[in-house]
Amino acid sequence: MEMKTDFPEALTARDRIMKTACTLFYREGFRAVGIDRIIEEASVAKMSFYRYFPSKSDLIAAFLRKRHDDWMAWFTADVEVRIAAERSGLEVIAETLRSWFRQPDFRGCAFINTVAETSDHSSELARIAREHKADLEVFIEKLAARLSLPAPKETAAAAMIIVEGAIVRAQITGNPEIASACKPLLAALGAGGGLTLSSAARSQSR
Amino acid sequence: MEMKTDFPEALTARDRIMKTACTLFYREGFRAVGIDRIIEEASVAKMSFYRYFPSKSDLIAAFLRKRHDDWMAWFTADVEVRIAAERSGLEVIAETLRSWFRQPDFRGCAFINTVAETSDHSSELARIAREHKADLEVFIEKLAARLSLPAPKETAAAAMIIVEGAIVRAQITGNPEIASACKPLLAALGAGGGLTLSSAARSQSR
DNA sequence: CATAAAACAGACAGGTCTGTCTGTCTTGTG
DNA sequence: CACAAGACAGACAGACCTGTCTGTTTTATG
Repeated sequence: MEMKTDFPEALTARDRIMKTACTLFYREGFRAVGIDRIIEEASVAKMSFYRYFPSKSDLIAAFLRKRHDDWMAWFTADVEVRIAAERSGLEVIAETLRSWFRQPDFRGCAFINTVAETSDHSSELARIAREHKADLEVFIEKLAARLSLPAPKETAAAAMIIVEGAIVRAQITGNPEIASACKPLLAALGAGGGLTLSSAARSQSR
Repeated sequence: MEMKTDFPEALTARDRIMKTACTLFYREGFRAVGIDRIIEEASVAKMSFYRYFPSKSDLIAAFLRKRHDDWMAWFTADVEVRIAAERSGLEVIAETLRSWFRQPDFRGCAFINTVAETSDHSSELARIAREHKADLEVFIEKLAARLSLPAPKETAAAAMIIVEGAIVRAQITGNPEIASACKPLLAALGAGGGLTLSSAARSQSR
């Protein structure tokens, strides 16, 4: 059972390790994947591995950082394209999510999954995951501001709940079309219907 | 470092195993907790363990089933009490969630975490997790119907996104007060603001 | 071509994992 | 009391885990 992946010979040992780690860690979770397996599938010597990554934790952290860079680049670009094309509101995020959910290897958010696998809230991995989510929230907040939505900060906080929820629902049910159900929720955030915390507080104090 | 928990001697070996497993599996995830540790902390002989649970997977499944029973009983009862007292809408769920998030040992939803730790979508554990979520959705749907909300099914589907999102946000940020941000979202589901898929489709076809 | 860095191959140590097995002790019941 | 079932204690096997170490081969560069 030869499982070795064939890489273009141009890829360095380090790159093969990263590529293999990204695939396996995302697909099976970092606890389920051992160093030996990454070394095997990346066709790399053990000492080459430990030259670049002093410990498994370092590789996991590197995986998460790369995943953050790649995913954010893809996500923001896809949203921007749709905003420019459709000239609509935050609900374009639902379409971007849908195309993510439809990818055959989709298995939820790597950062949510990492937190689920990590009990220590103060660990490096948990910190990276929190920063990823904070960055995503900032992106949505700036987007909301650019769309002239009221209370961008509160709107982004509400959007984060909807986005995380859609991701988890898609992962658990295995149905990418859950994106359809989250679209009206995101659309309503910009409709001034009083969906954010601040507007709710305002109407409550009346 | 004596970590053994003292149990009332009345508890049987099986009950001590279950109690220990529930605590450790929820707190650290089932992959991080070994059989030896459960046996140690439950003060049980290894053969007593394997008498009741032929394999670790059987214990994990038993844990999830018990967690489902306990959590659903608590959740539905808490929601019902608030509904009766406040005579309000689906947003009472936010208050129930808040009191869950505030528990010091809160570490997200055991079923979401289990799915995150499981790569095989067809495994027994994944099945139990899906059933748990399906049961929760049915409860919300019936609640929506009882509250005379339009399109209870679509409303429940939307509420599930918000609930899952709030859970994940609370887990990652560590801030229980995220419940405040999800409250107006849940409230809006009953306000006829066109937040469900069916109503959105209706307004789109106009 | 020569030299040095990088990569490969694989043995090895020490620990942990699940699951099996043997033997002793306790407890409940006729 | 006698006997059987349940529980405890702990050794053990075999697999897998991370990380170290020793060599040999390839590759890049002066």
